[in-house]
Amino acid sequence: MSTATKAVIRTGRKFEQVLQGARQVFMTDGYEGASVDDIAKAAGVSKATLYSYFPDKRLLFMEVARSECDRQAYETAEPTDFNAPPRDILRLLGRKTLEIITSEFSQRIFRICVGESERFPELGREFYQTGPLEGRRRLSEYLRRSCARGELQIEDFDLAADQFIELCRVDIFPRVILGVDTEFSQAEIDRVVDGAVDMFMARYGT
Amino acid sequence: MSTATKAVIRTGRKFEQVLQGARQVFMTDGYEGASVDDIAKAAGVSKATLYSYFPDKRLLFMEVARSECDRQAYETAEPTDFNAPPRDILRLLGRKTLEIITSEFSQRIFRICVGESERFPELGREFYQTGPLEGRRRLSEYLRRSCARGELQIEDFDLAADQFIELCRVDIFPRVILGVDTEFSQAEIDRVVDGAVDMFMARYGT
DNA sequence: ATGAAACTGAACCGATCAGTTTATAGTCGC
DNA sequence: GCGACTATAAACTGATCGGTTCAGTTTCAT
Repeated sequence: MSTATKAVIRTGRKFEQVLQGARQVFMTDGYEGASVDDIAKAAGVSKATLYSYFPDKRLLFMEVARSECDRQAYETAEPTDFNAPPRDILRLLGRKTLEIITSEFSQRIFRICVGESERFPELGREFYQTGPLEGRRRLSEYLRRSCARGELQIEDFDLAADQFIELCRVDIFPRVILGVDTEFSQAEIDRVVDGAVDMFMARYGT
Repeated sequence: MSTATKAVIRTGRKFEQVLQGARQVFMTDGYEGASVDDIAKAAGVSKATLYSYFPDKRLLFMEVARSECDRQAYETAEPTDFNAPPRDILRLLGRKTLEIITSEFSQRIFRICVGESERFPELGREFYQTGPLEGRRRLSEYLRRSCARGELQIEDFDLAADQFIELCRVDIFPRVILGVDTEFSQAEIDRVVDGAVDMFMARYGT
């Protein structure tokens, strides 16, 4: 998987070093903002070495961005006890969702994917699948089981899952992504999450 | 308001021309992507003239971006007959919301505000206020009146307004902003809007 | 120890870009 | 017609950046 890019990539001792430096610089400076010299410096590697591994800046960026998209899918996976009542589960998942949204890492990768989705169309797609779509898949799965248990009554599971996640981002997400605020009080979080749970249960509770 | 920036900006015959050219180029190419030469050409003006009006590229951009933020507030204002039943009103407002979100103009300005909110922190704030906050204010106002009429029962009007708007963006917004899709069938739109109205009424209906 | 492959550092190339300058020319009131 | 103002095209400056080249050094398997 990591060498999926048409065998462009040579082997060598410092390969991982280059990738690590690129990751760091790209994630903080974006594609245009990052200079290859900076990346080489951050990686502790000469520019010639860098260019012996990757044919150009574009491909280096894509390799980094794609691996970061994958990372978010794995990082956000977390085992949960699904035997509690739906209200409790949802409140938990809501808090977790907000944690992810407001995390430094998610903000950065989202910002980069939005910013570069015109220059790198596959990138937006990749992020959509490993992010929102994966989140929906997991929640949808839970909703299905909870419904089978008779705790909820849902017709369109994907819609319901998306709705809940969206409800958890109320006001917080725009503020984060537009740089208005970066941190939020527990009261703010509770207001949104509890509001989401109340609304969800009013609609789909039995 | 338009000359709020420390009186840096001169007046003159071609002032509006410059602004118009800058608007066009910045909105399609972003801040970094736009070259001053391109802007001067698009404005039909010499670079020297451009620089006689604006001291540098940054200020020119900020003037454009701020005026575009204001524009979105005015463009999205539209008189509506608020005497119909809430379900109908909400369905209408939901469709309108989706129209705005999927419009070329909103996408561009949102993308630019997100992308440049680190370089221009005031920009993110400005967009947040003329966009999400203004949308909330209007809907919240309606909800208040509708509640007074006994059609709805709401405790936190701002929260309820944000929730409804957020519900209307379900799945559509991420796909738009990540460049996964640009157009949506009426069926997709109806599914989301009707889902939002159903949920909202289940929670706040009397 | 040797030889090939990997790596270094620095110089270099061509291009782009923000911003300045200069020399020229149109346009106004008076 | 004259002087003050405004505009223009084009050349120029200084800096940055992506990418290349190359002479010399390090690493490492044999």
